[in-house]
Amino acid sequence: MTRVLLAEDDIELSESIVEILELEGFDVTAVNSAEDAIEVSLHEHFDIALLDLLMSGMTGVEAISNLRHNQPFLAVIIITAYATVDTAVDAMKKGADSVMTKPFKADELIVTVKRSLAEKQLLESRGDLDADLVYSALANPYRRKALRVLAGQKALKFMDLCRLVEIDDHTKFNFHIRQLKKAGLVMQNANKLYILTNSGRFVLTNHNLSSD
Amino acid sequence: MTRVLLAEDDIELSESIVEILELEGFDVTAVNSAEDAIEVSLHEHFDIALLDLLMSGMTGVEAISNLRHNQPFLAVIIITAYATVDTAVDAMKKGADSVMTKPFKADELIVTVKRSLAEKQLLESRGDLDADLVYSALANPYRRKALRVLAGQKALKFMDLCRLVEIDDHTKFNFHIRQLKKAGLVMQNANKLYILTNSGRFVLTNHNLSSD
DNA sequence: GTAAACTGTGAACTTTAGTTATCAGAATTC
DNA sequence: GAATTCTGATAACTAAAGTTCACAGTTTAC
Repeated sequence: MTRVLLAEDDIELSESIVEILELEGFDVTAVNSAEDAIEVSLHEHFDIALLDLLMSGMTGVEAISNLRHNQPFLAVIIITAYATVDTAVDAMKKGADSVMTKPFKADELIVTVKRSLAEKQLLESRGDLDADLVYSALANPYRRKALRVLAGQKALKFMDLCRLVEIDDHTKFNFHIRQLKKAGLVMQNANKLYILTNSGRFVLTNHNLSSD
Repeated sequence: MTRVLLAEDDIELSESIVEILELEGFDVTAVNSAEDAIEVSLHEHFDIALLDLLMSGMTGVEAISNLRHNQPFLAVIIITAYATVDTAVDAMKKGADSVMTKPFKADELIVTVKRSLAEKQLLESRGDLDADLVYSALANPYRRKALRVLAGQKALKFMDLCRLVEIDDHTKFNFHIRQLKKAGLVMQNANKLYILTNSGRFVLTNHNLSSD
């Protein structure tokens, strides 16, 4: 069951959020300060946290890094009545996944929570990807370069890709592209041209490959 | 010199921004569409891009991933007259580093640009990380687990960490932790306890290590 | 103070990654 | 249709990663 941590010092709003989310099948733990949220997160696992921005004591945004300390994959939504573009930008910079303005409708809340979870899910569930293979595939500069080249073009012939990666020995390059295929980052289309897989594209954009 | 790419289709505003930034010593290239910005970024290097959200054709936000494609460390600021919390959140999710609402004063612009550059600098200074070493360090499940464990706790003794990673042979574990140290992801504090380096924490949160 | 557990080092070994060379069928070119 | 380039398999080799073992100084427990 998906576990939600709610930190909100407005009792009425808190109760109403709990009700909405429990009806949707979430398991909600409600506290009324950022400090309590951090305390609870030391002992229990949560999938997502809803934090009010302004509470007595620490703000929701200040709590984010503490919470992530214990639970790196925690999704975080900041709730606030006084949201401006600046506060929203600041919250996102500090690690929030989304910002909601009070008051909101039940639907909005549910959609936002589910979307944030889905986005985390996407990251967390490498799906068909084997992390060992992916990282060891990325551990070689030729292969990172090949991925970057493929991301730029759409589809390339073996020899063209080889030349763009600047490997003179094509059989050596053949070895590396096979590693990439084995890791599921690269495949060949119907015409035998090399293209990135969806996983490959995902890894590339997500890992922010440095350009060596 | 710091190079700025400006994409803004309001000629007057564009000229005024160019003037403000050039007075501050920036080297500004102005275009009037997202498409042109992408085109220019293929051939020239920029440190930061200021993109209007709404232009004829592609939006500024849509252009972000294309721009980053060529220049992974590009800082991006989105400019818009119609910013709501939702559009700001969306822009940040899609990779913007900041969002500014029109109209803005010269001071605001300069502060925002300089701050965004400073924050990127911080990331880019992770240039002390050797990508080969980092990826090959991450290519082993024991080592990923050690990183995750260290992210959860603050500091651990050798044997405690070893047990948490569930390696029975401590000399084997010793080998792996040395790999992590060599990659700059882990270090020992004054009391010889093992902790994540800043780079290690950065890699961990940024790569969103799958939980095997 | 002594036994036990902790925190390593270094060498020998096994396994995997990466390179190079040779060859061969398929597709293109002329 | 002959020559040439493209694409790839295979084997033999070298380099690097990972494991295991033997040992030793340090700290902690009793």
